[in-house]
Amino acid sequence: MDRRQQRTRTAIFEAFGELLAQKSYSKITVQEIIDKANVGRTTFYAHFETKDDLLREMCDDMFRHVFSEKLGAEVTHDFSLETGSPRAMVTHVLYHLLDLGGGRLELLTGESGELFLRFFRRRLNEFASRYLLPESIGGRRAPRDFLVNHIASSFVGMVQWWVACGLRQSPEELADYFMEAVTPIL
Amino acid sequence: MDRRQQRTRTAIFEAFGELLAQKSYSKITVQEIIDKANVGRTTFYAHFETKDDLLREMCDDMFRHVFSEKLGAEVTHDFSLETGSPRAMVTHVLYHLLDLGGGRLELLTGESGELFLRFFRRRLNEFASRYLLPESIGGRRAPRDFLVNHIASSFVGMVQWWVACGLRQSPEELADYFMEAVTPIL
DNA sequence: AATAAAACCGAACAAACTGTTCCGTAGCGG
DNA sequence: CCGCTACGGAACAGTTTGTTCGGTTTTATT
Repeated sequence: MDRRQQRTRTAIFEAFGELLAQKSYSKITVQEIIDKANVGRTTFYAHFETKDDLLREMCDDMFRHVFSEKLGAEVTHDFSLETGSPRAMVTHVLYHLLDLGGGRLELLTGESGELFLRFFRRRLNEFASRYLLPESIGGRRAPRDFLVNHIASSFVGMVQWWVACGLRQSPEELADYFMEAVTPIL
Repeated sequence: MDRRQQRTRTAIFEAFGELLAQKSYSKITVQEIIDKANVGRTTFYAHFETKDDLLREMCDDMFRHVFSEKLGAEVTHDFSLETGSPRAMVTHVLYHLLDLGGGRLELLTGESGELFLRFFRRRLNEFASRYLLPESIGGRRAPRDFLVNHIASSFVGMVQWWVACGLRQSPEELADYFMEAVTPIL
């Protein structure tokens, strides 16, 4: 990939992120983005079809990272996706959320949070189904996909609460809360 | 209130609702609304400051109804807010959601669902704190507002799932699922 | 070092949408 | 019946969007 493309792409992402921290998505104009990114109008539309497209790609980047196995440079915690207990999985994802940094996480509770949550939710459903909820749920009235959905909703709610509180709890502590609230159905 | 005002107000609400069922909120223009409502441009802005304002008022209407004690004409179920058990409370609210009718409920899972959920969530937190979660939560690690938040998130998630499934379950049945998933922390 | 390909920029553009103003008309309530 | 108020329509300036054009700079390659 051309070095210039990378430069403008990250410049746009960065500018967009800063703007999202300030004001709601719907009130951000393409003009503001390209001004802050110091990029020509034509260039923007060469990279992204529309503002929605930019948002989508940004979310993809974010959440691909959050649900990946590897963490960023400085942060580490011993973990393997294969062998993890549910509690360890939750802790893992929370560390990845923290690792996002740069105010990205605050976007979830900001004025435009709903937009990101749609993407987050989609990933979480898959995650909950694969890693958290056991295959067989004997002796329950509620269907499995109800429970998957329940877990994913709770997870989203927890993260929102966490961010709103100012990330005061450690991932481990938060995972304990979560397990306490959700273990009975696992 | 002037009869004319009522007419235009409901006409606008109705048109707005139909449009919301078709396309996402952000892509709906004031022009479309007033065309469908058959109302002059000036008139629209006499009633609502902006499109966002219209949305807000509509949500207020919706959720004031959902959390009220009384139900609409035909639907009834014996209930009193004072004496209800948590399960009865949940059933009650679900009946009220059904009672919305006219595709209003589908808005929660549509493209613009996130917008409504913000309003819904606000009400639900209050509701969960007042009616569902006991005052004293002895012997727990998780703080009370974490649990309140957890319950509210689960409730929202449940409703979304419900609507997405096509409202196949009865309120009572759904309340059972919910209690099964959430009772352990009550 | 030369060259072809590309990404970039800036300006200008039509089109759409917003929110407001002005004035004449029609319907309401007392 | 009369005054008041909501309504309608048209026109308005101000934004924002997405596109087009020609010209310039950077990149990767030979």
